[in-house]
Amino acid sequence: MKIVKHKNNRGGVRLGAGRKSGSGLYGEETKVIRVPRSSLGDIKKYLNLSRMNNIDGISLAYEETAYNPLVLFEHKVPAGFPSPADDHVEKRLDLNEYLIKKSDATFFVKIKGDSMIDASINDGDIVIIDRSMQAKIGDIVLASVDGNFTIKTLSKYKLRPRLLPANEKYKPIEIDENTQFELWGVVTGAVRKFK
Amino acid sequence: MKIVKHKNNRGGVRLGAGRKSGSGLYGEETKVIRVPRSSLGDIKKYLNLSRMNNIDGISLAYEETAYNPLVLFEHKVPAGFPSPADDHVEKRLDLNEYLIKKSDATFFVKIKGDSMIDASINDGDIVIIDRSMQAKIGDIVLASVDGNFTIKTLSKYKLRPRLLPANEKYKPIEIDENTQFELWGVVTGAVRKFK
DNA sequence: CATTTGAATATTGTAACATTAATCAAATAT
DNA sequence: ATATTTGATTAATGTTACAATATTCAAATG
Repeated sequence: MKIVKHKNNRGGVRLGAGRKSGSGLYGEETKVIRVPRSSLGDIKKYLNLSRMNNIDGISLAYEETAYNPLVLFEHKVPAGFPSPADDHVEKRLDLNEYLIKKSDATFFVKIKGDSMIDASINDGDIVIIDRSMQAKIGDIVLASVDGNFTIKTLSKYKLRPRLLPANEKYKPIEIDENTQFELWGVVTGAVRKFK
Repeated sequence: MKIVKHKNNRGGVRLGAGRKSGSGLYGEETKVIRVPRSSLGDIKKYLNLSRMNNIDGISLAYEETAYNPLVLFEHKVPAGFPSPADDHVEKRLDLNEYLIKKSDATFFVKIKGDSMIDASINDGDIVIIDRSMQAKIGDIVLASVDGNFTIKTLSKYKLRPRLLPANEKYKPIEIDENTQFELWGVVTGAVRKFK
């Protein structure tokens, strides 16, 4: 039997050492919840699947829209609806008109993943993008960075563009001369379908 | 000042006293698990639905409601930009068509406040409401309760309707025979404008 | 006989904890 | 000079602990 004596003179303070935030299974903050036992299997299956498919923020894109505005509502406030003059009850609304300014410069992208969840843009939502609009600091934009499409808030850092995720758990993307970077347009709105 | 002395001579051993096993929310054993933050909403919605199913025996197709993690797409965003020739790319999108089924039964309500913030419906959003649609358990509905309009998730408890807010800091609204209650329609979608 | 009261016990959300995993840079080995 | 080993450091993860709440019981009270 050999007794090895460790001198313990390696190591010491290592500034910046330690596991990096966001390096876990889900790449984001987690939370503890209590669930019924019978649902455990389903939930774990769900988590596995969504984890495997959570690759990038965007999965499906779409080109030019055929913009053909229709007048949809003449007067369809339900009978007996109190305070029809109330400003929170819309009587007429054309969604194309409301959400699209320049139809021939507008296209749509279906969102996948949670990177914009803090801006209330969720998985499955369709965002509306205006390609003609001049992007300003603070706008939510669609950009491609090194070949990947992403939707982020545009900001600036030392004269260079920088892309901020809405979800704080993701890190900002810095753009330098070695980064392929292209702005595709400004996100002007979002829609979501429940049923 | 009056000092009241309690004799504390009631109670004592009560054999068989105490809450009964299985009397909880789910009627079964529970377990604590850790889940990513972005999945919390889906999981809770799923649990609500299955719980309501237990109470009522109503069977819901999970695939169609909360338990729909796999609205997945076959590929990531292609290297160029999407071509209309791509089979998976929708070629036309009319927002009215996409979000509205029955135009003459549909109206809009602009949301004020944060009671639905967990469902990603925020202040200033416009929700789309179909009045002709039969509301099912789990649907988000517009209802009036004692004269006030509210948007909540419809559920059922002991054969009575119950309205669940998406935001946990609000309490469920129970409906009994003394409550004025009317269902105005089913919320089928929501839109939001950034610019 | 109905109501009040304190004891008893399950539920439930959250905090705390221990273990694991990832990361860094100095020390050591090749 | 370069690669590997090592201990320090810190986040992630699953589980347990805990405090607050809810429910139920039966004796005491009215």
